[in-house]
Amino acid sequence: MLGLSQTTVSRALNGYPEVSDATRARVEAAARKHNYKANTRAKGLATGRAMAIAHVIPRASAHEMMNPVFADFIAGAGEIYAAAGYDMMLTMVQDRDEGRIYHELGAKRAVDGIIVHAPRKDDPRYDLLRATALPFVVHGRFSHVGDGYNWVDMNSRRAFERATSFLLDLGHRRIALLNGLEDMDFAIRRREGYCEALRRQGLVPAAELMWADEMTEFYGYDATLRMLDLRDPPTALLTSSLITALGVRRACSERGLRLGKDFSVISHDDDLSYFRNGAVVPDFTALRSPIRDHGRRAAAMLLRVIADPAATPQNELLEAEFNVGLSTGPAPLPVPSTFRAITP
Amino acid sequence: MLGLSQTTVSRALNGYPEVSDATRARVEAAARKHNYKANTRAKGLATGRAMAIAHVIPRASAHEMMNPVFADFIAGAGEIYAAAGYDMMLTMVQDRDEGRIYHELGAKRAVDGIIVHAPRKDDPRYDLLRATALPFVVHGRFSHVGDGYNWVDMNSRRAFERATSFLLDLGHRRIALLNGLEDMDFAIRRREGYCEALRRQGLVPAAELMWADEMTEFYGYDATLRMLDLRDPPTALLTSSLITALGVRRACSERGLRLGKDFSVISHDDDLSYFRNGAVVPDFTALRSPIRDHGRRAAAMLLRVIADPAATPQNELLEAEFNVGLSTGPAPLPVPSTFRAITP
DNA sequence: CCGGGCGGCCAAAGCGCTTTGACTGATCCG
DNA sequence: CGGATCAGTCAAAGCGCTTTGGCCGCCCGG
Repeated sequence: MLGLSQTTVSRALNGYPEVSDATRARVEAAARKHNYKANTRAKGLATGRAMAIAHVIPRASAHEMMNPVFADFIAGAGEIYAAAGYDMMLTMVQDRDEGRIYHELGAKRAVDGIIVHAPRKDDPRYDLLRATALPFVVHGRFSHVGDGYNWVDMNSRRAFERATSFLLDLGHRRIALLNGLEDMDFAIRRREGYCEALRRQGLVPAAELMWADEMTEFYGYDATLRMLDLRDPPTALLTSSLITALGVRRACSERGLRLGKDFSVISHDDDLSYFRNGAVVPDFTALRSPIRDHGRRAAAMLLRVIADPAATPQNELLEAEFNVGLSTGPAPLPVPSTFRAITP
Repeated sequence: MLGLSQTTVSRALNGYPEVSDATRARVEAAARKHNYKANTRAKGLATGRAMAIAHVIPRASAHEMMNPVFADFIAGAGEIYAAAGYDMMLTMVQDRDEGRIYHELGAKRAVDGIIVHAPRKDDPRYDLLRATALPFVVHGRFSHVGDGYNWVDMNSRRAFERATSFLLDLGHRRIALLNGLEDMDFAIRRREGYCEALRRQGLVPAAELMWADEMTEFYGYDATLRMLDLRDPPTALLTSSLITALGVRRACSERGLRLGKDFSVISHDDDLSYFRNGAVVPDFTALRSPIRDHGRRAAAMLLRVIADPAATPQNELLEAEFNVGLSTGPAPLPVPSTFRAITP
């Protein structure tokens, strides 16, 4: 149309210097006018770069709970991709198909890199990913291998240790943990932090106070009620999810316990966009680690790795904020056992 | 490697008949052995089909609330794509970029079709989508145009009309509605259903009982408390989201109102995988319309449209289930006004 | 015994781009 | 004034596939 060669048009549109400004302007105007955009597939074929990133999300029923977290993580990652001109490809995968999926992603060359979600204990994916030539970044860590790969993770251990110590300092001695499923790497680290803090105070973690399940509201409700029925119930509790904390609050309210007075709760808070923890003063004292920010960081890291594949593995360990809200307070004075015996 | 032409290998791998069984077996074996998969980009270039679907998700802050719903919808759609060999491309987009995005998707030819999320009142996207040549399916409906496009939606109007009638039949007369933001098409339909049921009973919808906001837990809590403070408070309430219903429950509990006895609640329930409504007997009486199933249906519809672009527009209107749970009961007897005046 | 039909395979064109290498005319410098 | 330099452009190759059209040899029927 413009009487120019393909070469010139290509150079003009891709910002190469060997095109005169006048020509470039003409080309750009024409492209805009006719809504021309280089065909992604052809471009990818020619350049060898797909300009797309794959997110592989395990869809085993046991991990459905991860969904709300994925949504925010992906929103964060999406921001980075959009700014860099990358597309995001999403693959939901059944556990048993995982091996095949990673192989295919590598072979089909439809993406330039992979973000790996929800690493589990003894996760087989590490080897699978190594086998593909594609760069990858893990959100979380593989517990069974070193740091020889790229990851972004929060310091779960430190966070839960800190929160537990906070409760200990308030005088609590019976502190419960409502953890997520412990085949997830992050859940294991959280428990370690919790146990560590207790041990440093000379306390032994009590089996009846340590729970692990999908982080639903009902789980928080149910587990709390059961523990309140123990002979020696907890006076405080840590939970791995704000949703679960809602269940805890419901259970307490049902038993007439005031949060922050009669019973203390610290929650982990992924800062999900649609599930905020109070406004100015948070309802819940919480460890906050914005999952959307994790998404941004992981995406940015992956793009860096793609740009420089020879770089040494990158690791980002993020510390959680600790925000004191209304759900924690000093341990209530011990109730005389004679009195306690009377309560149902 | 096998001494065969590209042609033969291609035909063998793609199941064409003009290849002998023996040759095909050899080719397939070699492909497996060397982890060969046709390069997506090259294949796409040659065939003109991208084998990918785009999901465009608006990311305006006002609609963050949609996130949890998207996650499940996408999980459902992903199942269909995986089975059909399609990839899923996700684009988060700021409202103001929407026009550009649809143009680009059309021009770049990186996808074969689009799923459109969260249609709003007077949504400009209808025209934008028409302008691209790509087939699309809307999850929900554009309120301002006819049915001349493909959509999958639940019958929001009918569902809320039915739920409202159910409460009316139980003797409730002051019934509140905690709706979602009313620039969303579905929210408008829900309110219409609610109003319609009231009117059929000769009741006039009361402004102070009709709320619209992002469907958070706090919204449910806060709105309920405010309404309970009214001179003539509601005895029942409809809410557009299970998360909001949790807030309603908290408010009731705080005021000593028992759900299903002193106060009735019906929720809409998207049947989100990580946010279940009770187990055997639902905690909340609810309209259920599984969002994951919507995803499956929309994806399947889009693949049908892609296969037969000339087909007339398809519409799927899904009726919600109505499950009676523990949160509804007969309207409480009116309290003598002398007594009511005493309560704060 | 011969011609037509057919199963099985191949060469080559083409998909829409990027990139290499070369060419041309203008500019600059000694 | 002539050769070197350089900015601006182009033709053509190549990316890894699919698909068209054609070829070859075998088998079958007349």
